[in-house]
Amino acid sequence: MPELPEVETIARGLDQKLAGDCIEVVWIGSKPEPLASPAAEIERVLSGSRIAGFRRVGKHLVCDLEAVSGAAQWIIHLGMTGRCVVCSPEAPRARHTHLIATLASGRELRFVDARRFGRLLVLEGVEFAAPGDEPTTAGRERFVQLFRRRKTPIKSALLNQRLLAGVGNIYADESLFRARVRPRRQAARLTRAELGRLYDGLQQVLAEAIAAGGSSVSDYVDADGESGLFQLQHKVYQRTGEPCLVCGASIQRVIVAGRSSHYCPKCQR
DNA sequence: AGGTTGACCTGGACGC
DNA sequence: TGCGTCCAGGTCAACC
Repeated sequence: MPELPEVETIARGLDQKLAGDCIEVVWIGSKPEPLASPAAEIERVLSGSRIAGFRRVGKHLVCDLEAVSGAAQWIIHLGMTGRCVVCSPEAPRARHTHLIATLASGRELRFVDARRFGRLLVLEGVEFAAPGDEPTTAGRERFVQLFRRRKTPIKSALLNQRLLAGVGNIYADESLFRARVRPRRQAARLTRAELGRLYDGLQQVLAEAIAAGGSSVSDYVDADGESGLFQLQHKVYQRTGEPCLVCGASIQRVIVAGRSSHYCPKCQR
């Protein structure tokens, strides 16, 4: 589900709600997929920890902890359908709840994930680092440098988290529309001007989406259970067959890198 | 080594 | 009602 703007929105919400609270008891479900660290290790690190805060790194949520044994981090990747829910202990347990942290404030933080593509892990003594650059802070020159030699379609390169960490299918399509570049174009064949437009388009679309609280395409909700609004501003994503908002041409859908890719055949070249 | 493809999961929408 | 098919915001192992 969540790309950079959605994870940023969730991180801000969780930080506001939970910073300073303490984790008392941890319950972990029986499904192994969401656990990138052993269940016993997650339980040991989280139990008794004080939550210093939440922030976003790439598409990961990072919860900084003051654990019993010292500084630690709880890393949450939401995959496609992962959700972090803050609720009262009386709230009915949703299907696919994989972890419940009971908090000193009397609330619970629950991790719910139907498809189980999400991942939970804990780190002690090492700072979590995303493999790629932050799209919001990488400069224009760095951006150009990352893509200029790639033989892969620009859409694939944008989705490659080892280059930029945080761009997913929605914002790849939306930024390519703003840059007027088709998703199948080979990255190395983009002109400097096109890469520049892509950089600007990506900065704009990410900033606007964060301001709108992210995009809710099916089930994304923020830490308060509220939907985002940016889906109302999508220019191409999931608008197959609808008229381009700039020129009126019919929005096309093709598969690139195994993912649906939406573009305007007239505006994008 | 870089690039491409399918597998991993569940559930919702749609057609018959 | 029910069954089959396709689709979904993400990654990663296994191939070329």
